[in-house]
Amino acid sequence: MKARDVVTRGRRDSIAKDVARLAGVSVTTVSRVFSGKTDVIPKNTQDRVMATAAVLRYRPNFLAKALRQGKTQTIGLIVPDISDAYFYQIARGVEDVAQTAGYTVIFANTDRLPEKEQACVNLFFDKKVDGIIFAGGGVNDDNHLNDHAWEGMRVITIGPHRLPFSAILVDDGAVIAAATHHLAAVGCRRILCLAGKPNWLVTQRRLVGYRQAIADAELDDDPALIMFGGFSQGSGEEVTRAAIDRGIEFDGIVAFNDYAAIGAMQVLREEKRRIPDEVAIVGCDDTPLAALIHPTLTSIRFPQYEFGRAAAEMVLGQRPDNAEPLMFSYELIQRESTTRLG
Amino acid sequence: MKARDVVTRGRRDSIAKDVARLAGVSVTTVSRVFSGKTDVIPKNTQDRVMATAAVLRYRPNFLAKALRQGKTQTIGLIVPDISDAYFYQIARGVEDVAQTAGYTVIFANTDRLPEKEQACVNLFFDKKVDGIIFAGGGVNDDNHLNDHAWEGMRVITIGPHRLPFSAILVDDGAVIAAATHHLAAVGCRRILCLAGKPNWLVTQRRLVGYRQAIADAELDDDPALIMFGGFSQGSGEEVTRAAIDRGIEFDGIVAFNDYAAIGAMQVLREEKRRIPDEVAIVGCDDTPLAALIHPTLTSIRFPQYEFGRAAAEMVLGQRPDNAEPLMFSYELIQRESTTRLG
DNA sequence: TTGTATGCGTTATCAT
DNA sequence: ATGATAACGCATACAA
Repeated sequence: MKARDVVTRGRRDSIAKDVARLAGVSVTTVSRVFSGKTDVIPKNTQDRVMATAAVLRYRPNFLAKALRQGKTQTIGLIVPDISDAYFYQIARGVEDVAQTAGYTVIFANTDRLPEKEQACVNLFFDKKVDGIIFAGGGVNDDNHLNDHAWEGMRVITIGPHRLPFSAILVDDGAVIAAATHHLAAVGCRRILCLAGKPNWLVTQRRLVGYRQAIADAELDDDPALIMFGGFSQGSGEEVTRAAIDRGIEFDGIVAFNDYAAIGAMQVLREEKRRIPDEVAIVGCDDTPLAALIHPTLTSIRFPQYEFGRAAAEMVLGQRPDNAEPLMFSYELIQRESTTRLG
Repeated sequence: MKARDVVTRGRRDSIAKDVARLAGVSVTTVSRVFSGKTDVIPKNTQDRVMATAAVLRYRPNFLAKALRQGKTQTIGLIVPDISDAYFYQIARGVEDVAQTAGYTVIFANTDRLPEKEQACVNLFFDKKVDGIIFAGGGVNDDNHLNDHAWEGMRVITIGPHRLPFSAILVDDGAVIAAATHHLAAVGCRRILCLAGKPNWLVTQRRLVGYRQAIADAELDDDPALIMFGGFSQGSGEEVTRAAIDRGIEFDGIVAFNDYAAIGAMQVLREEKRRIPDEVAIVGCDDTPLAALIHPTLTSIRFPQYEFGRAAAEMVLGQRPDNAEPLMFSYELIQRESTTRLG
């Protein structure tokens, strides 16, 4: 059988009391040594405690400590989908900071479903996390979150939300305005907009930028050019196909996310429409895919990893979390999908 | 008196005692109702308790319960890097199962560094996780893990390890043998092998398959064709570049990971060597990139998401974890990088 | 400088 | 069918 089945005899972990007895001190002293309240304890007492603790392989019980202190050294991370490049980079940033600080990260996927969001928040509260990082923009109807009793919980949102918490943001309107202007600059007049779902806040904010740019650049302002959908490749395909089927004409595409852009590229390829000459296209997030797909995809880059780091630092109190949002910048990375030769 | 009984201005969470008093029962009864030990409790008592609990917004304290029962409803997930497609798919599988069961997943990135691996394991033990899922193969010198006192901890490994625990595996030798034979079938004679680091167990197992296939297919058996490196795109580039600089000739590449394969493709492009006509190439993991890069990359597909689900189910006891490893199958997905026309 | 006693909120044991 | 009470392992106020 397996090694762990063999030693069934009751070898429980040793506890502070054991160390105390063997070292000839009280549990209080052990506690003090392990809590770093070492300023009042003589060096040799410390050493004796640590030595016997090592012998007994003593490790303080986090649960007991947490129950007593009301702090779990745990950060809760809520993402729509850890498989999405935008979010796994955030996750990596959060965990790097947490690990360095001796904290632990619990994460959960919501698929942007209100039921799951609510369930995750409840679970994280029940588990007494020290802070929650809510990644991914919110939705219009966010009563499932607004009804929650948030007091006492430190929350950081990444992306637009209507919750009264510290936020990490980019200027979503400006982002899409920049992308749209870029398409205009390479000669596009009718720009198909692959937006997210209509009730997503990020969709609403970005649409403002799209419309603004359309007006500024005096491009065709046709409501039919705005297509609502999800942030998956499949959704991008579906929506692009629908636009074509409806006979909507377009010579450029701005997608609010790279996966949707890639779906669109797939359909254009099937339809034998040349990129970028017949249709130029720009995505968002600058996922690793953007630089590898053919043709390579122009995209807006955000520092997702830094979002994650910053959020974790705010939770840990290593960085001030002010009332005003922490704004990050963006960068348009031009690639083949918008580079028209001659 | 105890701040507990006084309603200090701060709205603390309500606890079992509050519910008990208001419902006119004892905490024991409240506990029983919330623990589902409802068979001895009359329906109307149950209802009364649940009703007052709802009024007080009572939620049982996980920490106290965990301290008492020694179970945290938490799964620890250890991955080399959550940003790697192989691992974020596993992570998604683990979390889906966990979330459904009301469990929580804590994760940590190790970058395959022994120090980090050890630190994570220690931290997870300290946090009293109910089980650890160790994803990503182990290394030769794994004393940092073998020295650990594992008794009482349920551990599932995904990928080759030398730890005495339930394992989820594919036949690594067969995988690479299949890839190598595929290259042979399209006409390759000198196959460059982009292996991982020499001390990785997965590297060793897969090299057996490579050598076997080389022998079986009577291909050039040149030790110089075996290049050791990491599983990143950068490493793939570096190693391929080195092979070319050393004047090593090859007409095929088998990479033990897609990222390395993509790095190789990058270098081949710079060197103007046509894929697949001059060099055919096959990767491993069938990451989303494989189907999108140009030319599309032949790769071996594993059911990573199912690895994650299965591992979580084993930890939760929903699936038997036998002494013998749980073997999963693989599938070679042929794409342009090995499809020679004519 | 060190120790004693109590509480954190729950579950389990033993009564009734 | 229900309750009183003792753990779970630690941190802290208060003593000494």
